[in-house]
Amino acid sequence: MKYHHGNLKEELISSACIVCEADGHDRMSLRSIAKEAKVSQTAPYRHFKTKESLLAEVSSRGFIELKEILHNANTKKTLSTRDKFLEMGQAYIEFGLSKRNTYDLMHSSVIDKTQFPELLNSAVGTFEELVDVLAELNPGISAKDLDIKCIHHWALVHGLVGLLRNENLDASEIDTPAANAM
Amino acid sequence: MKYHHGNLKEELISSACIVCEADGHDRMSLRSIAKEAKVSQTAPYRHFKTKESLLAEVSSRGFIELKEILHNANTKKTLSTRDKFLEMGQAYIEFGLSKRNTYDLMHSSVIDKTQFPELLNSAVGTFEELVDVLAELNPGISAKDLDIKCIHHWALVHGLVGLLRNENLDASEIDTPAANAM
DNA sequence: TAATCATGTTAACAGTGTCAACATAGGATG
DNA sequence: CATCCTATGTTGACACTGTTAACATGATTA
Repeated sequence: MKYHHGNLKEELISSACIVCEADGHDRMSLRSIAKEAKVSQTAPYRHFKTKESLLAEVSSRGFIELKEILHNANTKKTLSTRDKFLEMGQAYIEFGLSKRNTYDLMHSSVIDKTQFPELLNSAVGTFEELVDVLAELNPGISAKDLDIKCIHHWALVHGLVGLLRNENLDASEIDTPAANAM
Repeated sequence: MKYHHGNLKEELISSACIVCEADGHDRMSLRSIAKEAKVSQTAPYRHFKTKESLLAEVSSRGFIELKEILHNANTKKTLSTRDKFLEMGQAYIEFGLSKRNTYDLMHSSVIDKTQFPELLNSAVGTFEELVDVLAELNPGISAKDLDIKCIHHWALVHGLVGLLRNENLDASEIDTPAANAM
């Protein structure tokens, strides 16, 4: 049994990702994930200044994963630009429904994004995936109007995720109108 | 000094509303608001089964207040239906920006709305305020398409609130495009 | 080899939600 | 009016939390 773990930071993060998605970020304790890593309850403080900063890391990884998912949808070669865009919307919603607790953390107010530049970066990066398609779909649009359009569509899928959870709607029911709103 | 408070439940709720908006729901402790009411730390348990259920009450009042605000915007007699609708959007955004922490609680995942029917009712009631205008604005629309439209617009303002906080955008900048998206 | 420094541990603190056991008072019932 | 019941309060305790300070260990480097 060696005194130094060797890879503790990474293990804590990935463990936190799992626990967070399983139990929800508000039920996750630093101590429990320290125990899971077979390490004392204060060991995490060598790698994270506070619990919030570990959660920020988890959130950041969520955004990175979501960005990849969106990017994959946006690079399906056989599809038209418009269909790629719709695919992205679908992918976003699927992420919001399947990675529910992580998604909640990403949109939670417990983490002040302005205090975690890396997290802010990941979030912005994800958003830019959307900017890219919409720019392609609306050639010649002004930067400002493009921003508005992005906000509009991002807000829409975000709203859909929220409602698809609570009401027992079928995602396919609202596919078409959502597309038409474009 | 009388043993029984007389109006504790109500005082706890309104105190919780204030503390929640001032500090954020995650920094609010049952004990502190009990102390503020000059009552022992376990007294709240005579009125609320759990802390979550007190927060549910706070959230519920938030929705009720928001509903009233929207309703006021929707009953400005001098305005056209369309202008009333725009006024509602503006009012929603103002609420989201000014009652920031309460707004966050209302959209937080720490409260499971399905476990608090009263809260669910308030939330649905608020949403229906939006349904009403949009129905008036789109005569003959099918119930389903109306639902979609509502989700769409609700999601939009919700998204705007989120972005107006983080970026230093001016709300007036996005007024017009938002209106055009209708 | 010796010193430094990142990374672990243990012990402790103040704070949390919550429960069980007990106290009180005010209204209902005889 | 006297008595009991019940709603509402209190005290004390438990297990848990995030976090800090003080100390231990072992790898890197001078």
